[in-house]
Amino acid sequence: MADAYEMLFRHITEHVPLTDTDKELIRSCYKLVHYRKRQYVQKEGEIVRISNFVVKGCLRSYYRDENGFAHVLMFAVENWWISDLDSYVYQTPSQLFIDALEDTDVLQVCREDQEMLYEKIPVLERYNRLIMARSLANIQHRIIGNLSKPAAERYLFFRQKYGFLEGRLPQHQIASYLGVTPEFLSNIRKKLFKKT
Amino acid sequence: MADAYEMLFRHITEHVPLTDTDKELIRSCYKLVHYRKRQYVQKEGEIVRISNFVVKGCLRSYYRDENGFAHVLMFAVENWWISDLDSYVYQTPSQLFIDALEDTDVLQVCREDQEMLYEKIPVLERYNRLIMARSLANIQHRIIGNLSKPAAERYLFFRQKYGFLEGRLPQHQIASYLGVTPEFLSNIRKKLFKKT
DNA sequence: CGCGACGTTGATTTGCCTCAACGATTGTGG
DNA sequence: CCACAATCGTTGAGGCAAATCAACGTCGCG
Repeated sequence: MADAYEMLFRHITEHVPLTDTDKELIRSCYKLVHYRKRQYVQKEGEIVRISNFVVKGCLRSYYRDENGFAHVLMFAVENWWISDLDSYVYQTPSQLFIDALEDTDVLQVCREDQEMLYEKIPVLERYNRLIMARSLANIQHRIIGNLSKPAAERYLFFRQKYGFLEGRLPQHQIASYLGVTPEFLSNIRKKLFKKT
Repeated sequence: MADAYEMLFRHITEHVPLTDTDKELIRSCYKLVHYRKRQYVQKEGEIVRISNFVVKGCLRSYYRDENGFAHVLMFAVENWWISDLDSYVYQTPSQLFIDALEDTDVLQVCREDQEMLYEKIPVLERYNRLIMARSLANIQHRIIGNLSKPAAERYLFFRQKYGFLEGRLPQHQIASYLGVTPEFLSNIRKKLFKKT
């Protein structure tokens, strides 16, 4: 299996070029960390200083409401970045939890090192700009769906876009991501697959 | 009143420094365009090549569903950027309309010029990265609200964050942004302000 | 084995929508 | 300057999508 750092380099170089010395510098700033299933990567209230790049496994970020119910903001599997950007950017206490849905390996970099990397390796600015533009485009779709589509359509859209995650994720996590109860998603599925 | 380009420069230099020659180059790429109230900036189906920086007035982007109903993705007043990132990034036909809610002045730059500017003025990469990080942080909040809060709370949150837009925007536009019908928002307001 | 996590099903409730009607305000042309 | 049409906000009656609550079956795992 590929080395963790090689996965990161491959992902970056799909967008911008890196020299060998760039890679060495990056390697020295990113730490490989392992999380067991159900383990927390970060909790509500903390001020986020870390970005996570998933090498293997699956993380999720979620908001816990006043009644204790979880609402999934995003999942992150191999080659995805995940953190609480709101807390990371504004350095305010996080409202989100991040935890592991599977045993997971991540590469972590802290804010200060990341800033230093931007200075030393300017193409990383572009890499990050491109990644974020893509994220914004995707999240824009999600907002539109939440505003204008019933749950059944949102579910079909999710399958079409992230179908490879079905079977890997528990169904009630998908329900939470879609903004419905597990019972209702079950109901939707029954109706959808009745006539096939 | 401030010159349009000066507004743009001021916004950029709040994040990164610009030299005078940088400014000249930028000035040569951005065109000042005026839109009358109700005029379209962009329509569904087009492949977006343009970014808009609002100098004066107010634009909105929205999705029109299969029944013809509009769902507001965002508003943009002075010093905001607006475009359809999904179409802009992936160069696919846009699903969004953008139009003017007031008589509006915008500075426009096309993709090719913007790419050229990134090459010639690398700090713009950082500027854009920072702008997008902020957008992502904000939109993340909106998703959380849509998933976990009833409409009344979302409305209060909107007022707290964008209160300065109330009175400037028609109420039914805010309803659309929040994902409820105008009638229901009216209802919410009645209940909220009954006891004050 | 036994317990907790997961999915399903059904009965009831509720947040929000639909549709229709009605003032108030704005603006536009005669 | 008035008449008329849009546009906008409000109110109310009835309806639907999705939530809540509760019970039950299955599976994987310590």
